[in-house]
Amino acid sequence: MYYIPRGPWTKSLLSVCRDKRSVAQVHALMILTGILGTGNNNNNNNNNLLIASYARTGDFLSARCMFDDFPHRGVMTWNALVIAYSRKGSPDEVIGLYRRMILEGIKPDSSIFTVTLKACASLLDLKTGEEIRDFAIECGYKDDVFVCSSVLNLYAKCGKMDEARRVFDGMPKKDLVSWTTMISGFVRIGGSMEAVSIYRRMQNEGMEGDGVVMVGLLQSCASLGDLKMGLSVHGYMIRREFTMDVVVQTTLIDMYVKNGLLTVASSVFKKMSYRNVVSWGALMSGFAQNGFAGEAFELLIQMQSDGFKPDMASLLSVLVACSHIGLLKLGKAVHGYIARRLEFDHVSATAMIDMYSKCGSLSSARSLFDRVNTRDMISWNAIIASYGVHGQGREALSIFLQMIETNLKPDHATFASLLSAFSHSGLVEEGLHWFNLMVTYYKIQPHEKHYVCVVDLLARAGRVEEAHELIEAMVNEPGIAVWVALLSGCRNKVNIDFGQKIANKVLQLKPDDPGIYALVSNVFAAARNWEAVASVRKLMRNSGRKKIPGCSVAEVNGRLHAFLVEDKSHPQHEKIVAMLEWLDQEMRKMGYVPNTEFVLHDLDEEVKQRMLFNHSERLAIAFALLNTGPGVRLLITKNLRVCGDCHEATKFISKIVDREIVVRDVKRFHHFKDGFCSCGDYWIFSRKRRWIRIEYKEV
DNA sequence: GTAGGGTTAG
Repeated sequence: MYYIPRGPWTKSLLSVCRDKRSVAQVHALMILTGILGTGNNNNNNNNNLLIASYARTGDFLSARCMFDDFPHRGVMTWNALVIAYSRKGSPDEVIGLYRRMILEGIKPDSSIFTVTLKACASLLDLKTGEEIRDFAIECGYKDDVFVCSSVLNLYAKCGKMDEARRVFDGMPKKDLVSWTTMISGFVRIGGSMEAVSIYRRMQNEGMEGDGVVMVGLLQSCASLGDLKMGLSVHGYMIRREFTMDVVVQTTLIDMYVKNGLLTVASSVFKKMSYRNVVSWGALMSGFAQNGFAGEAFELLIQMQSDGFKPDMASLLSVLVACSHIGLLKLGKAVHGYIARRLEFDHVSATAMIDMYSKCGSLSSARSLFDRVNTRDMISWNAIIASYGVHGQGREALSIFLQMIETNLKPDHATFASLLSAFSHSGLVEEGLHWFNLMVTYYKIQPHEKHYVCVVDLLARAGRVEEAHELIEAMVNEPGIAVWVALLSGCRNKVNIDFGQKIANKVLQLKPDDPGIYALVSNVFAAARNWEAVASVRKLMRNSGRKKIPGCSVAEVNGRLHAFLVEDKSHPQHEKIVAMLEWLDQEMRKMGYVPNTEFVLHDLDEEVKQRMLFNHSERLAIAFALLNTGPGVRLLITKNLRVCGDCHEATKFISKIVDREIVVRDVKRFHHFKDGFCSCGDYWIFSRKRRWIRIEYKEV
């Protein structure tokens, strides 16, 4: 005996079914009560409901079976299935069903067109999309807001914003979604200015933005680096008591991150009542990108104790952080985790190539690169840059040539890496040759960074006049970086007067960077112009900027040990000093003479020598020697450029202790072995990098 | 219609 309910019970019952089993139970009940399958209008609707319910609960097999067996398929039946496939994210199925539907002579309605156009957009299939758009117009949906918005979205996703604008301007009626589609579309192709101007138009027409619009605006502020506008958008939302959902808040965090306000980003993050992996990831990438590796690692730990599993994006930020401080052990662990638990793609491979290279393991970087099948330009750029910082300019060039063979077109970043590789290896002719081709053949307008490389290359080869001529020939006003490159080239060459002239030029441009003051001061010191040295020091004090203290980190057994200049805080300090004294004696026997030219101050010779002795890289090397077995390769990372005297000393040390010593300074690697350095003594002056802010601590 | 991720000079 069954109790047969009266009234339209199927709809309400099916709508509460959350899984396919309960749908099947209701289905059974419908068969038993005999309300299914006779073909009148009401039953049609029941069938549609069932198909939709099966599809909604993920039972596409049953939905499809019912659909195929159902003799009276109407637009509603097609709708049920097509919308379900669209929700599932199967654009191919959506388009396939659309085509079948046309073949069976059914006229699609507005929602079918909308959903199918969306499918084309997600496949970036412009051709099919336009064909569907044409048919929609034929069916009389030319001015339908939903259809038009979908067409806008299709063009926006395909990056055709000119087309989108044409459609948009022709729309007789615009709703919030169409405005938003335009804003997001422009953001997507990097047209933040246009996005903002569309928003202004929207405001003028009396339309209020919602959360999605705010997201578009905040993204524009992020990519334009327009903090002022970002703050005003944030203020607007607060004034309007806007309910900020997790997406809006996360975008807000990203906006602050991209504008360098990590503290504000953190405080927005802390106030969030609901967070997800993306919000964690946004903040973590902020710290990683800005060189706050320790904070990024802390977030990784916190997010896990909050019950979130790090996903690909957050792990890539972790890799960036590892690259920054040279933490190979964690980088390897992340590599393993990604390989085991997540999909290994060319994006993560690129991050790992960069990580291995920056952690001193060029060979691992290369073998990873060789194993990646789908390489895009960024992967190539990463490996070229790797060879560059390791001082292997010829290998960088040979990889670059291979890249060209694959018909990938090098971009400005490729050339930045390539030219820098030449400059680290002193390949002057190659540098000039490719710089030339970059402009004439590849039609890439040289940026300042490219000039910096070439100027640096010429200046360090002693061709200062040519470098100077190149600067004079620049179309845009040369920035301070170019002059600094010229100046650092003059630093260890003979041209003292010229150097001082450039030093004064640099001072005129009011550097805001203590490293540059140090360089300028060095140039005057080399000329024994102590008066100028004193005035530079005064300028530096007045600018309120302090010289960043040198800090070196040694990796020993996967732990990082950091040393500041003149650091006496390490528990093994006495042993370290004893080691340095022993090394000093051995070095002197071999002919080492301390070169106090690299000490800025006008002091007694003996004091200067003592100061060299306490440079952070020496402390780190001595510590690493004390705590590793014979033959183990040392890896030292330094926050500034390696000092010229330490560079000399390290060559001796590598010979005395018969070890390979790898030193990563702020911009490149030095591989010391058998008394030689891979950089061919092409060491360079560089500027700050944000660094782990520590006294002494194990990371 | 909406959020975080890989390369780039000194």
